[in-house]
Amino acid sequence: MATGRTHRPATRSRGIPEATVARLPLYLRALTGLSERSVPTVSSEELAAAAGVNSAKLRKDFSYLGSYGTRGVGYDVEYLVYQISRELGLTQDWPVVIVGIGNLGAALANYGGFASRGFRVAALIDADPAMAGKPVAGIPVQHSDDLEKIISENGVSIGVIATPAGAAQPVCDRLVAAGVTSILNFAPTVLSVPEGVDVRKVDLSIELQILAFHEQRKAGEDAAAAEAADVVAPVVRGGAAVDRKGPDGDMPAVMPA
Amino acid sequence: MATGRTHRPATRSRGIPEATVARLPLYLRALTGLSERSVPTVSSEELAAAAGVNSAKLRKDFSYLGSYGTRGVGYDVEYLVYQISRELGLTQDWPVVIVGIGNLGAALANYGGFASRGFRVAALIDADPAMAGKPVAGIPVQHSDDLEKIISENGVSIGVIATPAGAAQPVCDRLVAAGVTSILNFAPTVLSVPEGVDVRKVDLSIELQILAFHEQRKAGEDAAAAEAADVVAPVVRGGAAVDRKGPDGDMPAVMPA
DNA sequence: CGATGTGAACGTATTCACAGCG
DNA sequence: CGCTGTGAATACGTTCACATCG
Repeated sequence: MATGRTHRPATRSRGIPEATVARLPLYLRALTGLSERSVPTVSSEELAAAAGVNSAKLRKDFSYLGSYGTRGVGYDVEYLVYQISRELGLTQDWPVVIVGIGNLGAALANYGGFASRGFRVAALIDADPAMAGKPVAGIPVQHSDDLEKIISENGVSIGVIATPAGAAQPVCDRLVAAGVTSILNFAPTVLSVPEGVDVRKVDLSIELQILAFHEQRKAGEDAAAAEAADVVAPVVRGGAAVDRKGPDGDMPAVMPA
Repeated sequence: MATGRTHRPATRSRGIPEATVARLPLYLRALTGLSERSVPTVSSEELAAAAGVNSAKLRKDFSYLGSYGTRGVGYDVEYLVYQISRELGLTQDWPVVIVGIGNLGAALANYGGFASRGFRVAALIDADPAMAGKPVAGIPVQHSDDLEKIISENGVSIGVIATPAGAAQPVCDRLVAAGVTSILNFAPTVLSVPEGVDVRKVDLSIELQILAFHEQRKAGEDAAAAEAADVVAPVVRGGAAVDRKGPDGDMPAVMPA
């Protein structure tokens, strides 16, 4: 960023922090729930609880968008829904293509929340000729030969990749070449894309592994039965605690995977 | 991150930063690829490229695990695979249950990467009696009446929720009561769980909304055709820039969602 | 009065740059 | 000499606490 010492908070800078952006959909969902129940206003405290964050964070997040609350009262639900929707770009409809209509792709196509909020499944694409023409979630699957044509004719800028890992990068390259600039990747691969293209990944096994890490740690700490004490915890797992390299756990010749 | 209302201090676990833990699976995947190709050693530079991070970050991450490299040479692939696997708790097999065998649940059950690395689908559970007994991915679906029994008999501590949003919290409560302490939630809801239970969420529509935000921004900046200059960018979208509340964009009576 | 909005303090994560070692 | 490992510097994110204003 500009190393600017913007003296005045006058014109609020562009640049909503990424962490805030990632929470806006959460707030929006909570607000939509309130809206459906015809709740007119919420306090930061209530809304924060509904979204699973703390209220200071929520207020700070909203402060980046502007002053949309009323002191002593709270936030107008409908107004906030609109402002956040607008900020997220959901006042327009984004056509999306899903590439790779296997189990997962089909599940995504059938996912309801898709069509509801600002997104529309413009096309389903698969490399298997046998799939072509078959309807999934009411939408006929098209063959990947026509990928470029489909992208450009529908003005698609967001693509979802649900192919096997091996196909993901080639598919990604074709999507990008055809004009897609945002990609949601469900394939377990690192995609490389040119500057200016956004990639987000959703990876089941990574999430599980992170859970396993904490799970393992819990099991280790259960032995100590320590609560509230965070200073001790000698970490008994295996042999020595995190030490220098060396023969603590001898390395088996055969890996589990 | 634990999404529950229990604000976990995180300072509790002396040791590896959360951000580092989240990247270990990435490194592990890259290393496994190298291992399969019988590559004996990698430099931080090469491995970082394969994992899609920069090398300084990777070295820092590894430094939390210990000194597993050789200066002037790099890292021994097999050795690192083992160390990371061990750190993530993948040297043991974690039995996992999937609750909610709809489109998504079935896709998850069929997901290969599941069984391969440290995880085993111990059971599939669904509330629909018609599903009971039907095999999905070779595993017979069991009725949710038996949830508690299934959890305890299989020693399950990790649960995957792939139910509709409305069912997620009740299912979560039952899982937790039965002994599950880590939950991967695919339902679009905030789950609240007691202290000590980890929840991670995977949410398609949130990811799409984040992409839409950036996509919208790109479209706005294309007009200015600005490159490298982040100082100017007056932001033309809508009417006035983020200002005080007021009638800038008038709020429509009907929301798109 | 009560809840927002926000500077300031604190904590975490990333990057830099180079000492240290094989 | 090259690459790892790491303190120091920087950037980013969260929390605190209270002035501010409807």
